[in-house]
Amino acid sequence: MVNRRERCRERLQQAALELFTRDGYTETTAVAIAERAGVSERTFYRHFGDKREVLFGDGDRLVGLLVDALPHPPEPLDQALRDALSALAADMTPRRARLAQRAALIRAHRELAERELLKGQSWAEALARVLTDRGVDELTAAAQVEVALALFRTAFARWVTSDDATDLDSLIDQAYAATGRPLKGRRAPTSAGS
Amino acid sequence: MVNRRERCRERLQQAALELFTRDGYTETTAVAIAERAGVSERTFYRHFGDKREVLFGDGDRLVGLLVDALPHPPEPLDQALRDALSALAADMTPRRARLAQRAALIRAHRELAERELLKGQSWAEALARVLTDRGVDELTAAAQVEVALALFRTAFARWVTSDDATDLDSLIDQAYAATGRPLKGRRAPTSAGS
DNA sequence: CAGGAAATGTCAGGATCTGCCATTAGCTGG
DNA sequence: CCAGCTAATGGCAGATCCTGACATTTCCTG
Repeated sequence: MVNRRERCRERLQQAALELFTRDGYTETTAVAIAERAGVSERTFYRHFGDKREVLFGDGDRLVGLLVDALPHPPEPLDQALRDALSALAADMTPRRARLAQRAALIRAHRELAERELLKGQSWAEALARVLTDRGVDELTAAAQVEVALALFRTAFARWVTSDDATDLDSLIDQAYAATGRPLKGRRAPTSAGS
Repeated sequence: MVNRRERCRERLQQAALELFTRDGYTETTAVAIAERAGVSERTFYRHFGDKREVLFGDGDRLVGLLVDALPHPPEPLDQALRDALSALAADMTPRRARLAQRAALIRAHRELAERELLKGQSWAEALARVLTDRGVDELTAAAQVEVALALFRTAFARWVTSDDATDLDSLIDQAYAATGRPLKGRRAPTSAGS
């Protein structure tokens, strides 16, 4: 048993996603989520600052994954970011069903869309900070990160809404191609090698 | 008397800004705002969907202003957007003090920052829609609008935080210049003509 | 001035979120 | 195996947010 706290967190996240999908976000109360996870409402709010946050709990992990996937040194910068996106795509791929559920909820609820935007901004800031720490010019880092994340969001949106499960990394390629600056992803050698 | 409803709205906005600034956003209750405006809490929520919205009530007007300021036809597109930003700047200039207060509040409160991001997105969508309606390619419109608004935000942030009241339109010029694609604003002939 | 529509007031109530203290689970040293 | 410590949770009260339903007032119009 790794961690009681962590297991509780995950049970709450799972319960929330199920109830949100089944009954709708607004209709699902924090009490109901806690009940399904077998804990008290108070515990729910100890794990998640508010009701929305239960859908965004993975954010920190994914930012860390992006940062870890940045090559040293980050040059050329655009390719470095593209590689990090590949790592992110690889992590997300086996969780497509759940991510699609989550994305549908976010699209349907303004308060969730707000939170998503805020998270996106914090991702961009975190990434840009890491790059500047590694010697990249501040403005360059901010601009390149913005572009990379914008393209990822485009690809991600298509990925979770399309019927056929097209490879996410390929969709990112397509998004880059649409900008006139094609950059192919370089999958990390750890995962699928073909 | 133009409109009872409108006067009530403005009184609520004014009261909210004062109380938020004096006591803090979190500490100010909807009841307190309504009381200071001389209406009931219920009326507050009839005018503004939630407590945050009282700070964003002008948004629709400003989008309309942007749209109206777009030249016909919008060519060259980048200059058209730049001109619209000038019109926006002209509208904001006499209200700098209030806008600075508001900006400080938004910076300090995450829930307000969230709403600001959402509004920014809706602005971009609205502008892009107008442009595509006028024949601009969809992707081009979206990209150019994003860039223009991003530069405006940069300039606006500097405007409301700087001690000296540098001209907003000039700050927009500087932001454009920093991108390597300088575009000067063209003030509408209605206002200051120098 | 009567009538109607729009705006507001009043009230009840559910939901969100927080503070406070009691209780329990899980680990650690003896 | 147990005493004791800490982290996590439970339980509860309460403030605030927000909504629905219905009554009342204000304003415009004929």
